[in-house]
Amino acid sequence: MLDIQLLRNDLDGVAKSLASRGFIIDAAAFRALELERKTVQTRTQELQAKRNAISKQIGQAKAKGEDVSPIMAEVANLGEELKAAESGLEEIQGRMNEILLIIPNLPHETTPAGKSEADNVEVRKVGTPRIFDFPARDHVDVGEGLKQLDFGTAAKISGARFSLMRGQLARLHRALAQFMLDVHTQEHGYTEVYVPYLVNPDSMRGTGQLPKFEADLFAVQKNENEKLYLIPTAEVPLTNMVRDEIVASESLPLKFVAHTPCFRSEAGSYGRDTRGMIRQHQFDKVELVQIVHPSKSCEALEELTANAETILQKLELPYRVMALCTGDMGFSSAKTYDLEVWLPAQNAYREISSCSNFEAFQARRMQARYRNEKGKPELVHTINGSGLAVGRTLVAILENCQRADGGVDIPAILQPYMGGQKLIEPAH
RNA sequence: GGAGAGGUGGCAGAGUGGUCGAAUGUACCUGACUCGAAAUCAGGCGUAGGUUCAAACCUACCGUGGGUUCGAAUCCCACCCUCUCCGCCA
Repeated sequence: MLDIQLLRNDLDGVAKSLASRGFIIDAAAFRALELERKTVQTRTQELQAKRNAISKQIGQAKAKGEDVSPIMAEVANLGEELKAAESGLEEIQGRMNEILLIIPNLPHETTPAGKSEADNVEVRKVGTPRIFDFPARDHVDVGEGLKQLDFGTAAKISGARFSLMRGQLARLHRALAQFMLDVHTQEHGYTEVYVPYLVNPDSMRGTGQLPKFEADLFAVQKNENEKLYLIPTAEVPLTNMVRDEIVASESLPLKFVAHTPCFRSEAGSYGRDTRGMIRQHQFDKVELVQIVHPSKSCEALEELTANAETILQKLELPYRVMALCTGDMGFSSAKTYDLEVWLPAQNAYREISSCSNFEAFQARRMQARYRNEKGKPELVHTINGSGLAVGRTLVAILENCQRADGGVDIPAILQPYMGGQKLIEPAH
C-alpha cells in the first residue's frame, strides 16, 4: 500500500511512476473522491464535536440538578444528520481503501524501465554451462527413466500439476531442503522458523496477495463465515510475524528462514510449462525474509540475493542474476532480482528464485513498525527471496548432473545429506 | 465438543452510563540535587486522522463488529482470542 499522503501531495508524480510499470491510475477519479472525503470528514467531525459539547453540558447540568429538557431539545435533530454523515464518511473511506489496496508499489529508482520480460537486465552470470557429449534429456525423461518421478500416479491421486517422487529422488529432494536450511542458518545468520501453512485473510492482505490475486490462491472454508488460505510462499507467514507489531530497533534486522510447501492455483497459466515439475500446484521452497530498518533495505536486498546465490554456487549450478524491469515486477515489489538457473534441455536460464525489496509497501499494510531514534513508531522495510525453490533446484540437478547411462551424479555438497552416496544409479 | 474466567496505554493494574484518552504503580525522557551515580523531588511521556503557514484546535480508538442512549471502557447482542477444568485426539 502506498502512503495516502504521497497520493494527496504528489498524485502526478505517483501516476507517472506507476505508469512505468503499466498501471494507470485514474487521477481525476481519485481527486474527486479525495475532495469528497475532505468535505464529508470535516462536516462529520464538526457534528461530532457539537454533539460531544452538548452531551457534556447535559452531564454538568444533571450533576447540578438543573432541568435538562431545553438542552435535550437542542440535540434532538442532530442525531439523524450525524448518523448520515458518519455512514457517508465510512462509505467514502471504504472506497478509498479499495483503491489503495489494488495500487501496486512504486518502482525503486534503480529498477530498470521496461515493458516486459524482454527488458530485464542481466546483472551477472556465474558458472559455465556444461558441454554434453550426448543429447541432454529433460528432467522428466531423466526422472521417469530412473522410475523415481511419477506424474501419472500424482495425477490419479490429485490431478494435473502435481508430482510424486520415490526412493532416492524423494530423498534428494529432502536433502536439498535440509542443505539449504543449514546454509542459511549456520552461515547467513537466519533463524529457522516453522510456520502455519494455512493463513487468514489479514495475512494475505498484509503481504499483498489479497485482494487482487485471490484467483491465484487455494482456500479452504474454516467454517460458514471464515476462510483460510494455503500459503503460496512462506513469505506470507514469515513476513506477517511482525504484523501489528512495534519491534525494538536494536532487534533489527530480523532474519527468518522457513522450509514449507507452497500452493498456487496457477490460474491463467494453463498453456505454460505443462510438462514436468516446473510449474506445480504444490512445491517446496526454502524462503528467506528480512525485516529491516528503512535505511538498510537496499543493502539487505543485495545480501539476501547473495545468500540465495550461495546455494547455487555450492551446488555448482550455472546461473545468472536478472534485475527485473518496471513492467515485469511483482505487485508489491520496488526492486526485484530473479536468479535463473541453467537448464540444458531447455537451452535456457529459468527462474529459480525471486528476491525483492518491498520497502514500506507491505509494512504499511501490516502496520509493522519499529521505534526510531526519537522513539516514534515508523514503518519497517521488508525483503524476501527464495533460497531456493526446492523442486526447481531438483529439476536443475537432474538436467545438469545427468549421465549418459541415465544415472545422476549427486553434487558433492549434498553427498553427506545422502548418506555419502555419490550418484543415483540408473534403473535396470 | 462441553463448563467457567478473562481481554484496558511498553508492562502491571484501577475504572460498571456524564469533562475518562482513561487513576495509580512501573519503565522511559528532561530538569533539580550530586564530583559522578543511586535514592529523592519536579515536569513530560499512546496511536491514527482532519483543519492549518504555524501555533492551536478538533475527531476517532479501552479484543472485533453491531445495537441502546443526548452521552458507552462501562449496558445489550454476535464473533475472535487467551487461560483453567472435562471430553476427544496425532
